[in-house]
Amino acid sequence: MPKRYWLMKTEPNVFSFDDLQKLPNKTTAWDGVRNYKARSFLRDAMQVGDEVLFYHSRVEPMAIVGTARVTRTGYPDKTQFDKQSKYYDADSPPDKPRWFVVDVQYVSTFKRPVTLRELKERPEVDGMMLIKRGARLSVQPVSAEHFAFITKLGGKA
DNA sequence: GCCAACGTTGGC
DNA sequence: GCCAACGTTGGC
Repeated sequence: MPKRYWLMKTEPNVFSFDDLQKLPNKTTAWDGVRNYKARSFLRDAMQVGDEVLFYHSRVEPMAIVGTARVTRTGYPDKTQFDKQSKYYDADSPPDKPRWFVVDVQYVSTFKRPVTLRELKERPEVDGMMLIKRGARLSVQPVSAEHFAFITKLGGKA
């Protein structure tokens, strides 16, 4: 299977790219996704080695700040069964979980963040899901071309 | 299965 | 903080 590329959104107030780097192995389970389209990507499509653009939303400036990679394919999101968690889902059957995670590991920080504002002015990324109005998916596919262009803009080492 | 009401996301 | 977009829910 050819490598795929993704973009994952996070609010840095909740979980930031810095937070990811501070974790053991710089790796986390990408939990809390509660959207069926995103769930299907996590469960069915993402493969070990796939590369991820890491995007900070709802912050000034909104920007892609670096890259990560998938290190474990989809498995059930344990927060859906944790009554203390804000992601608890009483309707998710334990024998047939509704929500999934993948593990994501830090790869590299861009020399400069690539802002949403800037991307909107770049014809090279026309059609990219992130820059469409109402592009709310927190896990979205990215074309190899867009991935290459954005990492180049960011000055990835 | 339709669709209005409602809730959430996330850019502005 | 506002509100457009859009996903989900639930009455019929």
